[in-house]
Amino acid sequence: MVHADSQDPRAAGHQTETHGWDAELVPDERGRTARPEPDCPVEVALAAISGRWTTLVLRELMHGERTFSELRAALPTLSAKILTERLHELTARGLAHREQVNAFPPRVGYRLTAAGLALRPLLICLYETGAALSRSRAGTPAPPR
Amino acid sequence: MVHADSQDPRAAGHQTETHGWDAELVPDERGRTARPEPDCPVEVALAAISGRWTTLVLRELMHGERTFSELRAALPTLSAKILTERLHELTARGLAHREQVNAFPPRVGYRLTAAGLALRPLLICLYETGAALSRSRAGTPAPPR
DNA sequence: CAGTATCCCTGTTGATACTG
DNA sequence: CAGTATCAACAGGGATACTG
Repeated sequence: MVHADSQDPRAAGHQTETHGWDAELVPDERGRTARPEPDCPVEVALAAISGRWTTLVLRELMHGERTFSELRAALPTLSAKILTERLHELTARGLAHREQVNAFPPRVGYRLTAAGLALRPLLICLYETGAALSRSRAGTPAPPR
Repeated sequence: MVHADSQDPRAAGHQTETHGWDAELVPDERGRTARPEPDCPVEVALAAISGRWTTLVLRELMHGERTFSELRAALPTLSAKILTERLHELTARGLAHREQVNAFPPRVGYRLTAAGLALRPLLICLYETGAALSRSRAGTPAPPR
């Protein structure tokens, strides 16, 4: 899907020496920011997956609806505080939806909304890119700081 | 490109109700982590673009080689300290390369390596995903915290 | 079960000033 | 030009304990 494993920089294709904007990388005005503006699409996407554990919670929810304790079981070392925080963020951003189940014992289910499912290609792209980086330098020099 | 506008979650397609792993989302063992492991491909990719300003510095370098002051001019509100820090991180990770130019005045140029150019599809994916999110909820509820 | 409430600690950022 | 040094301020994360 993604051409990330070419060895020759030039063969990778897209680098230009012009000082103009690259239409594929920066298709419109919102991408030409001189600062990290919250409404830049890149910042919007980063905000959606920001925070430790968020991508893992998203991965779990990509598989279908999950209850609070199913999520805790899948991610045992994630504290209740942070899980709650992440689920609140996701619901506040309209990426997930909370559903009360009136049963005994009472349960709460979380499922992704259509907008949340839109993050799926991004997670796949992150995985592919990370795998390509690991391949291109099997021994990473060092984790900075 | 991204199917984010379907109203029915079921119709959006990929969500399965199985508790097994999704081969497209989690192709191999490294993606089945129960914690944010540094060697999970997703974490590797996130680490590569982590830090405020990093995606903007990458955007500039995607256009070709840039000197320290060209970068400062393109991103005027980015302090020298942080720019230096970002450039060090990128070079330490093998994503960028530093080149001394013996001239007068002496200059230093930075350009992306092949590994750095491999981040291009990710930046594009971030942009597209963010744009799709902005479209699907024109008025984002609220920036959490 | 599904959360809240505190406290503390650490990393990251940014402003400012200085240097080879 | 291309950085480094220092410091102050803050936000995020985790441990622990408690609740409707």
